[in-house]
Amino acid sequence: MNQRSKIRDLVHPLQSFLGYQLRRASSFMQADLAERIADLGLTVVEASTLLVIEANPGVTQSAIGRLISIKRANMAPLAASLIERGLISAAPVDGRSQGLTLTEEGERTVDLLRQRIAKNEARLIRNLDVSEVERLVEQLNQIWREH
Amino acid sequence: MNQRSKIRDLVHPLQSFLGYQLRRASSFMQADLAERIADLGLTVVEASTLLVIEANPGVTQSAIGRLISIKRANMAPLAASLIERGLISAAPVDGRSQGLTLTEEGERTVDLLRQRIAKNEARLIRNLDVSEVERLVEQLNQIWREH
DNA sequence: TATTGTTATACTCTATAACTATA
DNA sequence: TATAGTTATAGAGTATAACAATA
Repeated sequence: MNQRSKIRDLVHPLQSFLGYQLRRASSFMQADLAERIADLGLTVVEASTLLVIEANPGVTQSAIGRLISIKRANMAPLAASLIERGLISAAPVDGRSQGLTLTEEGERTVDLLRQRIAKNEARLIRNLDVSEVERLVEQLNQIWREH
Repeated sequence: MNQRSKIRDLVHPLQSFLGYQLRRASSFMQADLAERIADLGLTVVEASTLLVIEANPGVTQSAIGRLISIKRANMAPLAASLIERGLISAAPVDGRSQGLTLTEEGERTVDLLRQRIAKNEARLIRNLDVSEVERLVEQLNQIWREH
């Protein structure tokens, strides 16, 4: 008896849970995207941060963290690493805050990044009816939006 | 200008990505469930493992890992911890495999666990139309099922 | 007083490599 | 040869606590 037949013989008690399906779908997406951007030297969280900075030039670390739920304590080394790699630059807005902006290299990286994300999204929805994707996004948003 | 108005002033470039919505919805669910079962001394992965063992008495570590995608190397300390806490017991099935089964205490814990998960699921879907939940589960399953 | 940025630290989950023992 | 179990180790992501400097 090989592995595959053993798996099929098992009962899978988690399949019907929405929480479990969310976890599996999310980690599948995360792994796929991580692989697609690995050659850019970026993690998923770093990539998300770059997109937020691009959309909001001059945004501070703290504001980014509030927008996409990254703790201040974790934003500090993340921003420092992006600065060190020349992808973003920091300009003082007052005595304690720094406005973050993409460098030219950062903008080039984001252009590549957007292409990789588009392929990631296409991969995710290739088994879904296109007309239902927008509703799916809205349903997922309703799950966590107000909290 | 306070924090909330600052957040509203920012552009959120990730909102329309299915991958991002999956990540946020999944991590919201995970955090909610983790909180609900913390008093049982269980993590989400430990809880998942207990449910698989309950549904498949005598299952081996490796088979559990294949079913819910946990690496053998990570199953070992996980199973050892559940045994040490008296929630499962191991009986040799051959010279190298051990069949895992819930102890009586493990069964009592799973009974409580099921109630907590039910509340977690109810929380997740409280903003959704009930008739659409089943389809949502199926759509999520389609995203990762074949890989 | 509240906020920004920072450092230190720890936990969860996941991943690979390497090893022993058994099928 | 392949599989089961184990150990060591590392990388992501996330969490809290505490601190200095500034608003």
